[in-house]
Amino acid sequence: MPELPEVETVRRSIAEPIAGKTIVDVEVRDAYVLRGQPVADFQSGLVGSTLGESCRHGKLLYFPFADRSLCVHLGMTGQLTHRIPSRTDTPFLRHEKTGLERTLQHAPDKHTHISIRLDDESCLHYRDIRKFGRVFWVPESERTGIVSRFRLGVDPLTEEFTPSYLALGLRTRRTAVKAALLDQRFIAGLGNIYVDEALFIAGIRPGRGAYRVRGRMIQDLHAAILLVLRKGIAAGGTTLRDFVDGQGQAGYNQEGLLVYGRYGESCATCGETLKRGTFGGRTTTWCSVCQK
DNA sequence: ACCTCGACCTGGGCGC
DNA sequence: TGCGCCCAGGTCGAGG
Repeated sequence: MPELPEVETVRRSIAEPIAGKTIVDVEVRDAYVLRGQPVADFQSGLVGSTLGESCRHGKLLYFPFADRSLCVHLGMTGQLTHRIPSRTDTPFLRHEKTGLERTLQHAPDKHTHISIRLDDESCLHYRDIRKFGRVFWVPESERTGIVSRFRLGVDPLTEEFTPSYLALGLRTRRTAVKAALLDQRFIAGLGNIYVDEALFIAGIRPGRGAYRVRGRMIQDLHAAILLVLRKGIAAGGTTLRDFVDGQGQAGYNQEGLLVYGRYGESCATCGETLKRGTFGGRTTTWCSVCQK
């Protein structure tokens, strides 16, 4: 779930409430999400630090301090929410028709692995059902340091993401264009949903060799990537099951998806039945008529 | 160096 | 109602 638009949605929803707050306590219920980092180091490294800017590069959310950064990667089911004690807790509720979970803030449960208490009594909770996500601090405090530590490619919402950058990266790859776009060292932030959507809008088959995407297709793909990401952010992210923003709200971008998850349904453009296959190890949906 | 595949973890949905 | 099986948005390391 959490691809660039979802992570950006989380960032925006918590940035203001936590800015200027100082961490007074860090509770780690399940050290698995720290991936080997000693719990005591994690706690002592954070307590006393004051949160400033909330940053994002690709799918990575990070909070820089003077000489280090708190990093959060949501994996598949991670949720970072800001809980205010004076507000009433509600359980996770499933919408009857859409099946989507939402909550207006909830107390920590068995999936809430880390709680970071701030000096205004509010709390940042990291909750992650499948535990593919990670939370930890690193010694870098600037974007360049973070980007090189995690070997992240350009963030597509920065000016570094140009048609020529896209062209150069695709030209040198022998894999399917779908797999190339999922490579975070090339472009940081795209995942299975937004890649399928962008390739559909650009009219390019996911199985096409990356090096065979050229000329006009580059311009179309570049524009399509920006379009789907911006649309996703404007819709508050795509909630297929677990995604909520920092305030517990589900997104609604799933309502506007053109191909992802619509295998067997008809193409919105031409009516052809959408196909399904595997590229880059991921389930992929496309229209064999509209995508060449 | 590049690429593919399985592993990591839990829960939901479906068929029997 | 219950069990087994398959599937899921992301990454990482092993091995070809």
